[in-house]
Amino acid sequence: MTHAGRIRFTFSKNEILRKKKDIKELFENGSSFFIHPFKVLYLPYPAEKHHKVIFTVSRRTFKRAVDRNLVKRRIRECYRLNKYILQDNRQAKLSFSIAIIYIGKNVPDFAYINGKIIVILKKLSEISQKIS
RNA sequence: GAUGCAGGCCGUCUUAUCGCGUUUCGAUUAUUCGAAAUGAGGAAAGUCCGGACAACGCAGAGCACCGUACUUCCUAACGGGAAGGUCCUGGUAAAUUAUCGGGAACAGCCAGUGCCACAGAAAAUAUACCGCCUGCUGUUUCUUUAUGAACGGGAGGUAAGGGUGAAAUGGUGGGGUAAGAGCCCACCGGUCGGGGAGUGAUUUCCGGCGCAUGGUAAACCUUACGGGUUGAAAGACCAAAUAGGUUCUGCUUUUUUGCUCAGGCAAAAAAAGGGCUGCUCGUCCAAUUUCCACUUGUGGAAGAGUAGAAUGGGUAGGUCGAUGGAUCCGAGUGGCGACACUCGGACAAGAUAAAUGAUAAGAAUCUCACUUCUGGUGGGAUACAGAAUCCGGCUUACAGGUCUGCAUCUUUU
Repeated sequence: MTHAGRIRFTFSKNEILRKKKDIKELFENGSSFFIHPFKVLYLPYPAEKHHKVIFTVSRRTFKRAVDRNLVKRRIRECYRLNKYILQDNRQAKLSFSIAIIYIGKNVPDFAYINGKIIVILKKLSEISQKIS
């Protein structure tokens, strides 16, 4: 790949969905689908620089903060490494608010999450194309 | 050397690639890029105590409520810690002492009230079931015909003995007695008074008192001491858009007709500006009121409507609070110690739907299996756990390593 078109695997603060109002809107009005062990909520809005993501792991399934953090960090890492799949479609003039909710019971390993996240992002990409 | 117990300390490391938070610097510019530095714990946990800090409240005293409870000390404070005392208890020596540990909700039940299951005669102003003893009396039998013996009845005296119970009215021994009893005596225990030691809990010595009056205060209660309430979602500040409030300025608040003595009433048209679609047209909504002056249709004031500007409160959001402190490290001095003081040095996370990570390779440690056994090969494991305003404690969790002390066993000298 050329230097200009080089994929950057960054993931900064601005790509996290962090405003309470936006999160509320996403959970009230967003569409959803399941890809085990994840539930995905998404809501399109006019294009901005980034998609906005939030990762959620239930406190009920993982009582200890260490486990919750570990799962969230692994999911975030997978998203960071694979988000180019979704960003290819940015000329569609749409961005998404996305919530990725882990509903499994055990702590999964990296490779397993990675595969699932790729599937999720491909599906979102398709949805994006359909809407535009 | 091994095992056990107690206490202290540590609690994986290295490299590569890709990332994240904060700070500084440099670009670019109005949000990005680059570089450098830095970035979880001994418990960050439980949120059980105590403080700092903040807001609110507050004349003083008492009651109520809550907490604490051997003593002295440490501390900002504590329900924490240190040292000491008393009682209970384990080991060792050994013989009721010494030493090394462990435990105690360790103030007060002759201030008052309550409660004490079952069993037992009796569980609290003591009591007589069995037993023991002494009179009286009935029967039987023997007999020396006085009386004695056995078996009953009833009266009295007995807390020695039995039995019950978690607990039975000081214990052991002796005297004493009809039988018994602190009735008397010795020792032990208790209690009261005094002297000595100690800051004190307490201890020790001497003397008096035979010393009826249980247990329970994680029962009410009494005594002493302490406690204002709410918590960082506290609290302080900045503040977009929209809709209100206030102030200033501009514009509009008009005309005609009819009825009426007048006050006024009715009708028609117009109307600043606004809505419906960005413009035009069209359509709809729209204050149109009151007072004063005179030259009697003009002027002025207030009110109403509307446009613009300024401004106050305040929402989303943001900043501070918020990381330099009862701080950490080292040395010295004082103290048995907890700890205090002095000097020198160091700044060491600051997130906010919440950074401190992921992947790969290797190393280290432990462990299991196999083996050709100074070792090698392969597999597995590397705990408990993630800052959230900050400190001091307590409690709980924890693979493995390491140090110190004590005990036991073994080996060598």
